[in-house]
Amino acid sequence: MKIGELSERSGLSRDTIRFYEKNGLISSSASQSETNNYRQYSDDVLLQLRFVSSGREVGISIADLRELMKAFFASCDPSEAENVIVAKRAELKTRLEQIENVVSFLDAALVKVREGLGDT
Amino acid sequence: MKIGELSERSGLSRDTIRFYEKNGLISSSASQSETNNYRQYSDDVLLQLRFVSSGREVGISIADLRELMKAFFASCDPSEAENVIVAKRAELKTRLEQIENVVSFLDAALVKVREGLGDT
DNA sequence: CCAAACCGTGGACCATGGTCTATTGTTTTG
DNA sequence: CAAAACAATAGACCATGGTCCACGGTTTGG
Repeated sequence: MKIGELSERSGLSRDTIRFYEKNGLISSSASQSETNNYRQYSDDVLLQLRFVSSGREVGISIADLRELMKAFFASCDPSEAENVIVAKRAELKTRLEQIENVVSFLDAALVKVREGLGDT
Repeated sequence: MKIGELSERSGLSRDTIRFYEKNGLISSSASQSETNNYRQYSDDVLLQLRFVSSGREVGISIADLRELMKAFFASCDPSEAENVIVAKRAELKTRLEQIENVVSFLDAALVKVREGLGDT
């Protein structure tokens, strides 16, 4: 598919897709036509973009996502790939704990706010 | 305490502390001396900074943190404060789910990578 | 056929969240 | 008392992660 369709199906703008490609998060095959140089994307790229989106949403940097994508796909060294993935997984686990802490803090704050509210 | 001590105790740089203050995340009392205009911070600010740091680490924006700090402290309208906190809490809960999804994805990826590794 | 819609590239532009650098004034301490 | 350490302000600077724009080529639908 061409970038327009990929954009539509992934929910990312054409610009963002090109930006991700330039940064090595995805890649396109060479154009099918001889007369243009339109990017051509396989269906797999759609799945990859979904992962990238999720990753971005939870705050994984472009640089780290590039490492991860490389680990998933083009890695010639599986044990290196494993390391990358394990490391990022651990990082996310830590992040989970941190968020839980903040949530607890907010819960405590809520209790106080409600107390201050009087007889509710 | 003065900014140097606060910096030391909070682990944030002086610049960052001034930046946070300028952005309304914390505030200092007027200087005690007549001859200087050094910021003077109460111990409470240290706690506030700890929360701000945690918040930043989990990706809460400066703008949102400002709202939260306002809700915790200077809010004259407790029900408004409650709304702010409840909303952010919900957002973090969503974030938790998203991260869990990404972790699951990484787990699945690990399985595949290890399969590819052969007889381990 | 030709206009609209699409694609490519390069570079400017933007917000966010700091960080660094002068420059100047204040305090502390040996 | 003088130097070192600390503080203030303003503004430049930086990385990240896009977003937008201008310009020119290609494709497609009526």
